[in-house]
Amino acid sequence: MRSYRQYCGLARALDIIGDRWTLLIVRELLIGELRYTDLLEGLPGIATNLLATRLTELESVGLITREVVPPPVASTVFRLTPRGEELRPVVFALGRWASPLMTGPVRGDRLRARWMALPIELYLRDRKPKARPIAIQVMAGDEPMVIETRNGEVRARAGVAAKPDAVMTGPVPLVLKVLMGKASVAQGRASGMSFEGDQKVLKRLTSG
Amino acid sequence: MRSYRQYCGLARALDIIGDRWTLLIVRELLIGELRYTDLLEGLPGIATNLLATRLTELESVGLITREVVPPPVASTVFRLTPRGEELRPVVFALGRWASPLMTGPVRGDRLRARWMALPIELYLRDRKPKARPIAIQVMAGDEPMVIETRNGEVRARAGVAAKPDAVMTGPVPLVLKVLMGKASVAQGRASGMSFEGDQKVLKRLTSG
DNA sequence: CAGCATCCGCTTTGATACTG
DNA sequence: CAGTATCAAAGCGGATGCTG
Repeated sequence: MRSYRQYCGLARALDIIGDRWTLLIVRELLIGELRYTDLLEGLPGIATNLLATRLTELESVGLITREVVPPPVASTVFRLTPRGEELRPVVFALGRWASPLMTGPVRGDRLRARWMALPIELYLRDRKPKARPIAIQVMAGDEPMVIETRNGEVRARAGVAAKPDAVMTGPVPLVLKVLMGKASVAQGRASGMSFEGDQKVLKRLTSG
Repeated sequence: MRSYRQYCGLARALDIIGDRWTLLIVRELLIGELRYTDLLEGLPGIATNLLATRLTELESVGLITREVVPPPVASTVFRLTPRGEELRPVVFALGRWASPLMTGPVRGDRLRARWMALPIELYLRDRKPKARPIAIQVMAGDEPMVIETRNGEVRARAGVAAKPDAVMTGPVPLVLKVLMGKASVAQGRASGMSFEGDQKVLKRLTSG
């Protein structure tokens, strides 16, 4: 955590979250609270000692908290503090800037279903915020995800919905393409995606 | 420029602009085009070989251009490409996040007048966009700066204005405090700032 | 002088093995 | 599960040298 020692907001920010892996840890925790091993799983490539170091640093600057759940669960849960949550616009700005580059995975790219959460919240909007809440179950990649609307907001989280209005199944990049409106459901189906349920719920989140 | 190899927008962005010093170089060029030695001056602490490396990398990924001005000027000018300019929201998001930390320089902090440009454009707004354009000359730190309005936008740049509506003189952090509305002109004066000219032009940019 | 390139010591990161 | 420990490799900072 070497400082630039510049009286400049950007430099100050980078002093805190500019180190390698730091913002990716924040990304994981923006999607939801996690345990140490979940973080390791969601950050393929990170060395375990480096994750431990980063978590200690992030805790010491007040961006995350570490809660030790007592037995019988016996586990540690990492969460963002409110100050850490305030990094959401930063992560979104970076994600939006990178979106032209997201044309498809290149050879060697790792992939996690949970990484769809941020683009979903960034690009989908509930066009009928007053209508009843909806849920779309996404079965793609290593982990089931749910897209839900709640008082006008679109949220994505890991897990399953009790009675989803639709279920999408297929490879992560393809499902993401359809969600982002870069491909229609019909095109998705032609490429190996399955969509069961009411297509209107998807339309409600995507179309202008 | 080691890649995270993750199919995720944030990771892709950090692959490109996540290296040390890279975003600070972008900051300098967001304020205005610069020569190599100007960049060195505006990035205290960077090693000259590292600057050269970063400039080559930034050019190769299409974020900056290098224009060699022929003799008798004989100089190289670095500029952001449109794609590089698109990083402005990213830099602003980071700056906004860091603003609670900008309470004052700490011991050892370097300071450049030009670094005021981004907070000025981030926090000031022209409340009377239809009125005649105004200019405030800021004499602080190592370099004169001008705050100008142009069709409703507030822009800050290095240089001098022909006939400024006001001239502010004093230490950079103090001038910045007054510009950000964290201190009044009267309080600024009491601390060693001078303000000559029409105080209404400042009011037009700051007050709600 | 502007714009680098080289060298060298130090710090950070990565890979893997190991532990309570 | 949640980390340490160890060591090699890469990156960075500072000084200095080169070239048109």
